Amino acid sequence: MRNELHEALMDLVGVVNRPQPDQYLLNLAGVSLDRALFPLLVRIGLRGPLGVVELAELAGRDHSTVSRQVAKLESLGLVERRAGATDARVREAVVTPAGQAMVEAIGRARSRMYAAVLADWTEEDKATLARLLRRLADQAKAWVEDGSPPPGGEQGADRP
Amino acid sequence: MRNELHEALMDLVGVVNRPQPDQYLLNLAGVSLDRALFPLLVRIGLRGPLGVVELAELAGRDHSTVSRQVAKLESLGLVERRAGATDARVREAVVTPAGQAMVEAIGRARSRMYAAVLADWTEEDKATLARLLRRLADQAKAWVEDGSPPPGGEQGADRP
DNA sequence: CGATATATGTGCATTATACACGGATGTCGC
DNA sequence: GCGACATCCGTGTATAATGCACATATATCG
Repeated sequence: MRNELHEALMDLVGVVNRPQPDQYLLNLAGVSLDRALFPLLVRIGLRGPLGVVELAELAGRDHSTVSRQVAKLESLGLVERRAGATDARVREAVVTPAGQAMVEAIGRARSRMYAAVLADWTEEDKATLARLLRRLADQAKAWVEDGSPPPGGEQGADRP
Repeated sequence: MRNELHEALMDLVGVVNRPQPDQYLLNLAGVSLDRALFPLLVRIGLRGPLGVVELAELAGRDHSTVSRQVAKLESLGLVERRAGATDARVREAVVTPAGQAMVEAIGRARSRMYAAVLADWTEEDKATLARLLRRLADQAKAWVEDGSPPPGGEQGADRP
């Protein structure tokens, strides 16, 4: 049923949200990085130059929070800030070579982690799960961004 | 590939971790509850009587954090504490009728939410996703609890 | 040019969280 | 039965994270 899907999803989210996986990845990659900075660095590394507001939306945090954390990443020499190409208001964040190296090390460690967890899965099952999960993620994201606040008659629920 | 699975999973976790779904559910259920208390109440309601330590493990938080949050739930009249049946050290938390009603209201709202998101899915796809997700969740949980920390032998890198 | 909107950063308060410690209870070995 | 050790729980304390309000800079539109 739907309930089983929900429970499986919540259990999985619960595991992913624990500090251990991140910490394990960082240890495996041989780097030391604050747990809150970790997802931001990876996103910047993967999705290219990002402004603070855009990054905040991706991370689901307030832009002020992200602003401070990006400043930390900058002070650590992992990202650089630069003026936006077409908009001087944005100060895009891009990874430095050091940051890129760290992102790649994390990526390699992550591959090993997935390989360990999915060791006994068939290729077909892995592909199927990836496909359905992608579909669910896209639809859930679209639902959150478009559908969820309005139907209840609530106002923006975003930034009034 | 594995990377696609990872990205889909991270996107989905990102959506689930946003405040909007929880807030939407609470609005839809017609209740007002702190976002941090929300998952604890639901777990207590679903998994029967739970001690603080056990609940902390399920939630992936420190027992002291959970202890304070459960106290809040108690002061709100949503859960009750009582001595454990076989162990007087544990003070089991169980939902009150008011808490049970809230859990059920949330459950109904959640069903509607899932129905909206999964409107165009076939029953087969939903069942397949639930099955694979459950399998992944179980294996990931087992991996985190048994395999991940020991093999590296690392322990520091946390609080200097 | 003036009005409004967006991007960013900072001051401030609140909340969440973890670690350390002490008290209470359970378990085990003698 | 009793003492050593483990486990459960709560509290004191410190730190980190987060959000909101506000200020500044730039963009966009009329």
